[in-house]
Amino acid sequence: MPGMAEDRGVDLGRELSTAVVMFHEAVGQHLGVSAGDQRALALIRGGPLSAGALAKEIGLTPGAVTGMIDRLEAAGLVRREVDPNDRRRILVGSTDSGISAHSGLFDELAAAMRRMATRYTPAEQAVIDDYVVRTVAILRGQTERLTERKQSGKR
Amino acid sequence: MPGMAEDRGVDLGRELSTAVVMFHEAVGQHLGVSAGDQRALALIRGGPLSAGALAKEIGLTPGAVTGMIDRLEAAGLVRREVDPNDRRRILVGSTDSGISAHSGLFDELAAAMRRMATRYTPAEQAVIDDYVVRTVAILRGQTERLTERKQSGKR
DNA sequence: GGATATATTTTAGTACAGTGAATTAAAACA
DNA sequence: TGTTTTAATTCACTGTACTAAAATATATCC
Repeated sequence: MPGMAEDRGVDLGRELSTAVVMFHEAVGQHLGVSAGDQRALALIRGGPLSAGALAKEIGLTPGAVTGMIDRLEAAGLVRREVDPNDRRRILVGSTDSGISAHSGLFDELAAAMRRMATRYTPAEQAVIDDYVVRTVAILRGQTERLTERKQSGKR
Repeated sequence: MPGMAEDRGVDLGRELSTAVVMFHEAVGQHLGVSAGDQRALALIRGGPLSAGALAKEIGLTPGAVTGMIDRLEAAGLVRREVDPNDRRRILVGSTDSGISAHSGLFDELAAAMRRMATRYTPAEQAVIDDYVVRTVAILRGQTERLTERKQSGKR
């Protein structure tokens, strides 16, 4: 039943999704980084990763990951370091300049988001936070569902 | 000042952004449609568009758009129709099966979102809706900012 | 310590989406 | 009606990211 009142949240969600994706693409173009590479960057942001771990995480062959790291390194966004515990491994981590280049683009957005947050009472902000946290959880679950379905379909 | 309490909204926003993008990518892979083509699909969803309008909107050459429509058409997601008013033009519109294929993937997500919405009182839902609407507006504005900056940088 | 296994890189080849220019068809204009 | 403009497609080419497999370097295991 499209158009029902309770679907307003869904439609809003779709709009939000589109807006997020378009912003993301704009950031990528601005940094000169492809959409695929950005996924890697997001992972690396969470902490240094070995090339192999990265390959596994994003579903590419080791050779492809080498090229990807090359690109990101050339752009000054990440840095290779030899793993002291296992010198075959490299650890890929964010560079300071990479973080700030990225953050720089987000600064205005972050400022606008903070400004907006002041519109709400603490209680309202708590509701919003709760909503966002739950939405993230749902999205992650649904992403996993799709990914798994696809993988099982492939084999 | 990273880590401050008022940045919680920003960090949550980043997580939400990543989750949305990853979900979007999963949907694209599932439909066998590249990320770029999905932008076109989103535009077409809003109503039939001529090939030229599509080219202008997504910043590709007419030749590239022809190929893109070919791909989407081969996937059964869109349909070409000759514009009755100007027979040089074609209008690209969503197919029923394209809509349902797409919606199908979103159905579970939509259901989960609706289920989550029931957790909130009407007043809380109003706050959330307001938040989402404002966030979308901010994202669109920031996207435009980045896009313009990039274009001016290019010339 | 030497054989085997593992991590990354390198290399050669492939696939594909993009550009720019030529082509075809229809509309607009004078 | 004939010329010019506009819309989409086709064509030849290019750039780039990918895979698979070989090469290199280090770790692990008897």
